[in-house]
Amino acid sequence: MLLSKSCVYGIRATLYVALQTDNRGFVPIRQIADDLHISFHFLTKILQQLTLRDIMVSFRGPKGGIALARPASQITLMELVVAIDGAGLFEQCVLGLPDCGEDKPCPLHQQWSELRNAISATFQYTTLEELARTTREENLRLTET
Amino acid sequence: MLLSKSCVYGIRATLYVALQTDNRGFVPIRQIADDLHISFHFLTKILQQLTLRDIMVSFRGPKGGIALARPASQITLMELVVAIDGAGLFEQCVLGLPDCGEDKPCPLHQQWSELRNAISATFQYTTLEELARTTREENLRLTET
DNA sequence: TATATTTGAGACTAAAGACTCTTAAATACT
DNA sequence: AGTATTTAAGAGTCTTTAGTCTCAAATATA
Repeated sequence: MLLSKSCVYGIRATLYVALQTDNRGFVPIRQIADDLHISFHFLTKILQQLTLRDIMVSFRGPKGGIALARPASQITLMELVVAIDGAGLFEQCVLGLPDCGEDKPCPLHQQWSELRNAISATFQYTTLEELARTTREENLRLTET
Repeated sequence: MLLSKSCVYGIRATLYVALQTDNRGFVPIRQIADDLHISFHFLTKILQQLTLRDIMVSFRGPKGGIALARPASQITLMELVVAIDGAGLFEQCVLGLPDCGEDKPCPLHQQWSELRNAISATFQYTTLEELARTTREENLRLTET
């Protein structure tokens, strides 16, 4: 699969937070987990990776939860993916060969590097704000059903 | 990762076979495994999946081995990937949501479906023959070193 | 201060992916 | 016929990913 499950959960949860209109406060992880049908403890761990990377901030205790560390317009999809899955998708050789590049390419390098650039560009260009906006405007789903 | 290790091994091994100039005979899996530094038994299993799908043919006994079931020009990268990893990469929602499509899209559908189409097109368009040709012409590698 | 609520940290379990090993079946060669 | 060679099949192991559970730390509120 392109993205790990952790990464998908992280993206969905972050988008969920970005969608909260009453952005005064922190969203409890329990609420996110319940609404998105994700294991609470598992999601907690994933979101910790995002707070460690200063993509989100957390707050303990009653009225606690997590929130975006920055405006949604300044958080890119790529940042989320890199924080959870690492930069492999955007950098690595599709055949996993080390030092694959222009000077030492693998047989698939030409084809894959173009696709990889396209993926990188889209993930870098797409912000949480844009995702939240279309999700709200078109009333899109974040869950299975 | 985009492709599983099995899939990468399968692609490299198939390309190795396509590169054999003396195409009269079957290439022993042992030879492929040794040359490409892949576990012999593991590779055997992977190649079995390709013979099951009529992408390759096998032959037991001395002088045995495997060979392409068709001309390299008629074997696409997509076929190899689908045979080993399934069609998920070319069909599935990037967030793993069921029934994600034009009428029931996920928040990332627009972005991902374009990329997915580009990936599909490239993998469908790229044949073993083309890979073998550039590999031969530019003397490209199939191993780590 | 006591209590309920919420994240943090770490150990633990389950499932999937990535190998490993052994034995059987087919085939060529002497 | 007998033997060596090679793929087929399947059980078994190791590693990574995914998910669960328990307890500690922080914080709001009564």
